[in-house]
Amino acid sequence: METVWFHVDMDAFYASVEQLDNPEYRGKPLVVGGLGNRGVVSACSYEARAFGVHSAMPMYQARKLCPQAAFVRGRMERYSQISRQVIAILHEFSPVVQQISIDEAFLDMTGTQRLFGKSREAALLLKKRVKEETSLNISVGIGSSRFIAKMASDYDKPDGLYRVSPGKEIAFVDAVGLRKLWGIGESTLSSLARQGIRTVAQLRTYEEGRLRHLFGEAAGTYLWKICRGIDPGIHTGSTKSHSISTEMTFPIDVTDGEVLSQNLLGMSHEVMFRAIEEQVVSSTVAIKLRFSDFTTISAQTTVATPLYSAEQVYALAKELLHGKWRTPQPVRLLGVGLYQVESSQRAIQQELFDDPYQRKRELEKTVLALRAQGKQLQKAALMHPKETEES
DNA sequence: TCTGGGGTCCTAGGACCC
DNA sequence: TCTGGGGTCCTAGGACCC
Repeated sequence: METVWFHVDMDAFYASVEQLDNPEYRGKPLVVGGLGNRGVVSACSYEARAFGVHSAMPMYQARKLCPQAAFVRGRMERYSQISRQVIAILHEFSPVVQQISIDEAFLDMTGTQRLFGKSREAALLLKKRVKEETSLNISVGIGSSRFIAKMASDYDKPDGLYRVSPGKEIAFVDAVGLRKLWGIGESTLSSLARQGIRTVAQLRTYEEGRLRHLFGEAAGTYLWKICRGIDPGIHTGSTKSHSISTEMTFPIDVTDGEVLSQNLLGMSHEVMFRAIEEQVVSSTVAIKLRFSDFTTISAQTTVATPLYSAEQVYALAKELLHGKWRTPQPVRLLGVGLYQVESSQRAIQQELFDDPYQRKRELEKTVLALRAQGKQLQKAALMHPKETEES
């Protein structure tokens, strides 16, 4: 049976939702992103793109290119809500729906012909359903693999529908071009250019062994496959998250250790709350620092038993910070994360129940429950970090 | 006026073990 | 006193994606 994958991508998602909810933005340049002086563009309307604005662009640059645009802060909860609505529609079309981000999903449409007709007809039906229900446009790519479908959805944006016929994969990747192949970024592009490789066809003249020698085992094989339209295995791994992290770029670089500690404490609570919510534990804590010259460093430590309390996370994070930072080095970004997280059900069973930190975790769970009811106990705790440390 | 935040995967080098 | 060669684990950093 012919394998058929759909890739569904919502067009200019955040900006489209804002235009939907706010009629005054419709048909006009709109930029969604961080509004501070250090923000970047998360999404922008097609009207703004006409001015050269694109996502990940620094906000000051977007303002310069398109001063007449409306600039708004993202409303993630609203976007998640619409995202769930769309994903629910996708489930009407296939039992295998693989969501890969807030605005993208793969559908295995293999063998659905009797239900929805040919793949193109099924895609039209899907686009119509989403439009009726949410008033939003999606682009659908159809191909024999996830890799091909993914690039096909991008090929005909916005409101696109593009199908790559089986057997036409090589011609398609040639048409897409090196720059837009999934997994090729700025850095790989210039490495390839240094070898004189500027087109997909040129890349295809290199043997796999040569590519592995030049770019490393994994990257070499990856390049060898994608220039032939062969799926390198994108999004085939487990969809479970392996880490929980948070980070913050300060509006102005921080040189005060007290301020860093305060933020570290808040972030330690945040990641631990999320771990509790997601019912996972971790024994590995990492911090991330970015200095004013944008150099970015990280440090991590793994302890023998899983971490059950935000205080433990904070204590470890603080030690890591002191190993990497000295007053008054200006810090631009600070981050904290838990890594190699695993299901807490299993981990707790392996642990001693008289661990003193278990009690703290129970307490934090209670705080979490209260916070869910709108009681901001966490804030009070953060205002008295010394007490928290000694308790 | 610079360059977000949340993730994943890969690699290189050192420690350690046999 | 003249130093092999795996394998694995850990850490730090880099590339990439949305």
